[in-house]
Amino acid sequence: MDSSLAKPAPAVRAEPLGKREQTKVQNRELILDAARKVFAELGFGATTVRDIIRATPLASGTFYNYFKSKEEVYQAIQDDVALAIRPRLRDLRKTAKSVDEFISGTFRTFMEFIAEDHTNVHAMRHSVETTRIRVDTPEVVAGFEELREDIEKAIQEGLFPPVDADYLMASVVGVAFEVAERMVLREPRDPAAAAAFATALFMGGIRMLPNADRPAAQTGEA
Amino acid sequence: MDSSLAKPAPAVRAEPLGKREQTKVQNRELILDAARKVFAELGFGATTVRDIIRATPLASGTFYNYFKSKEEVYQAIQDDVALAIRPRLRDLRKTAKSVDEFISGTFRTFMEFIAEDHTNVHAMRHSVETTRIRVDTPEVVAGFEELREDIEKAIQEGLFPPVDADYLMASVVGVAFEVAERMVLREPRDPAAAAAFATALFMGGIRMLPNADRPAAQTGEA
DNA sequence: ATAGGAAATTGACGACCCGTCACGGATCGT
DNA sequence: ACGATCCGTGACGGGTCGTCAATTTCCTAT
Repeated sequence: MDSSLAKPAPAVRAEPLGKREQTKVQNRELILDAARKVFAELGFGATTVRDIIRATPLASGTFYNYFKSKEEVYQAIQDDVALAIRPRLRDLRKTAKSVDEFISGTFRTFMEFIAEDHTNVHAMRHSVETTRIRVDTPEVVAGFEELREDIEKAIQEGLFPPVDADYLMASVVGVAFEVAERMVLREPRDPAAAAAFATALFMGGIRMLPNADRPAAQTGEA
Repeated sequence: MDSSLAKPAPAVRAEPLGKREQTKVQNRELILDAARKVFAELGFGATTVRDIIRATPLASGTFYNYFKSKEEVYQAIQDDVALAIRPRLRDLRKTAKSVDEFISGTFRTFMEFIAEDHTNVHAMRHSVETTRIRVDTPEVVAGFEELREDIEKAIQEGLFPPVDADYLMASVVGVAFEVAERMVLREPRDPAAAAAFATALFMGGIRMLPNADRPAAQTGEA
């Protein structure tokens, strides 16, 4: 239950930056931090640009020096997430020696990341809103295509059978997001179990799925 | 209330509605039609309530006699879709005699519906917007839970192994939506192939997936 | 060290959207 | 035919949007 604010720590190396560049970076982070907070509080739909700048010491006009709209802010936040998880996934799949390693590694990495970093995901899925949102930024889309390329490469190497890589990628993405969403609602949160489920499904279909020990994991909503 | 007599009762489809109720229904449909058009044109995010009423002969105040917000209009539209597809899915699964029938029927019905009725789905996913939206109305959620209940029932009847019904439902939903989205982008549109892919995945995992004959399925020409 | 210039911040502004509500015309029951 | 009721209407106060001229802050060349 770490409720501590995740301070992104903008690479505090030496600071040969001029004051200009410095406050530029600082203001951008100021806006992003405020946006993360407000999005989580009000949900994306109800949030206005004014709400965000009101949560900073800046003036309204300054916002537009950094972003064109609240959509762009949201994209920047999502890009940060994508940039954080993509290297992990890529490295993992690069060293995969079998289909099982490839698939299970992908799901496990993804589920663990979501389980830890639920702050960013929380903004994505706000309980107040019935309308869910998913932003496919260039960075996120690149992550998807990276997956498809890795699948195609695996096919060429004979690791995978020659399946429809596009549909398979879509299936992985769909299961990953949808199952992850249910996972974070359960108590205790168990990314390993969620990953195991998804992996079994892809490795052997329904028949290979692990049995559900518990009678009902979580039916009614609290 | 029956009109004792002397009520002309126009033979048109047994509509003994008063003028009041009649225009009420008419106005509602007027707004919904306009909304479908505008959503498809501008995307959900960019659409305003004013845009919708401007596309009708009504005044702005009238809108709020029928809906509270554009979100509510969108929900009504989605509910119509859910109400159209749910009976199909339910009937199908009720008569399923095996896991294969259950799963393949679900995917085939869903894919065919999406392939036909892409107008409503088109509003859901507008190319102009990078931010995708999915509204889980009570009606849509009910459809999901219906699926979960059917899975649980199938488990009790010994049709399915005792898997985690919640995660399995989530997986079906995730694959269905994500693959369907790719399907409508391909030319020619082939719901049967998409359903076959998804079914094979669930029945036997990756190893059972049909081989991809074509190297690149999409973007032939045009 | 300082002056001139570039860059960034500020907040006010016109345009627009939101949801409400008093008004008045259309429709209902009798 | 006649009140009572319903409901469409459009203007209104409050708020947001994106812009921009004025001003402050920082940089650089002398």
